[in-house]
Amino acid sequence: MAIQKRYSKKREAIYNALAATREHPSAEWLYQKLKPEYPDLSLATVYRNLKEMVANGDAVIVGVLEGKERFDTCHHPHAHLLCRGCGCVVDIELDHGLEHQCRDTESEYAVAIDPYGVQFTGLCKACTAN
Amino acid sequence: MAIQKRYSKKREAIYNALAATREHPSAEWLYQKLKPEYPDLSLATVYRNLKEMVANGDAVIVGVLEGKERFDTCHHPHAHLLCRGCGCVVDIELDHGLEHQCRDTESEYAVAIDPYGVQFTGLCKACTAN
DNA sequence: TTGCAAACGATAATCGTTATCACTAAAGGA
DNA sequence: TCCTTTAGTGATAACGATTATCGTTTGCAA
Repeated sequence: MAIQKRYSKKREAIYNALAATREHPSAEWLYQKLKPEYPDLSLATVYRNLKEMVANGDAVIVGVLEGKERFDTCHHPHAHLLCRGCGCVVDIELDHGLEHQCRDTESEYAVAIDPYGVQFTGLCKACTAN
Repeated sequence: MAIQKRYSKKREAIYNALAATREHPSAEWLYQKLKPEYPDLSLATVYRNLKEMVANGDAVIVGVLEGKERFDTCHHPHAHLLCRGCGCVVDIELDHGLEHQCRDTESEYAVAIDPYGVQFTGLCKACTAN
């Protein structure tokens, strides 16, 4: 996490909770998760710190699902599949094929694709089976 | 456009306006666009019909930019680049490379990717140059 | 033409996110 | 250790995109 002007226990807890889960959670999810340990935590603090982390490059918004922004830490670049069936988010590795495809698209269209800027919408494994 | 229970001049106008532009517009954009010709048009009607078109498979939400859903008609499947610089949306063709990559990802992760479900976030040509 | 229900306009309600503001507390210096 | 400064916080109001409500209008079939 980028250096802040001052240390904050709650900011650290929010970041750690985000880093520890594979949920790609919403702000509300993190708030509910942290509430037991930090009873005086405010939802505003969660939103505030997530926004700051995104601005600092410590976190990204991986997409919007059911009207809610979903977050992830910036540990290593990868893509995401947003499941419109159950609302889950699946990590997709940027292997050689996908990485190469992004470079191709970038040069063909003269655009820049963000490290966490590849997103698929569809159905996850469980929802595809049903 | 899928068959509706009844004909509606405004529904047709909304669909045609969406089909005619490359803006990948928001509901508000379409409303402003159509207002001169349909002074009694309501924003609710635009939202209502767009929602219905998406449900019918006549339109898709290509992404959310600056908090606003952006729409496109389902003429032929392609991907999109959402520019976080200027808020524009660029069509990306599903050529052999990208199409093949999607099939690979689908089989590797046992997921399904929607025909209009490939989305990149980054910078458009103009914003990359700056 | 008449009757029914789809579609509409106006607007209130909803809900995720952001802004405000008074209070708390981290960090550096006296 | 004790101030002083101001970043960070909690509570909540405000905001804005979208949806729901409801009374009216209108397409369409009898």
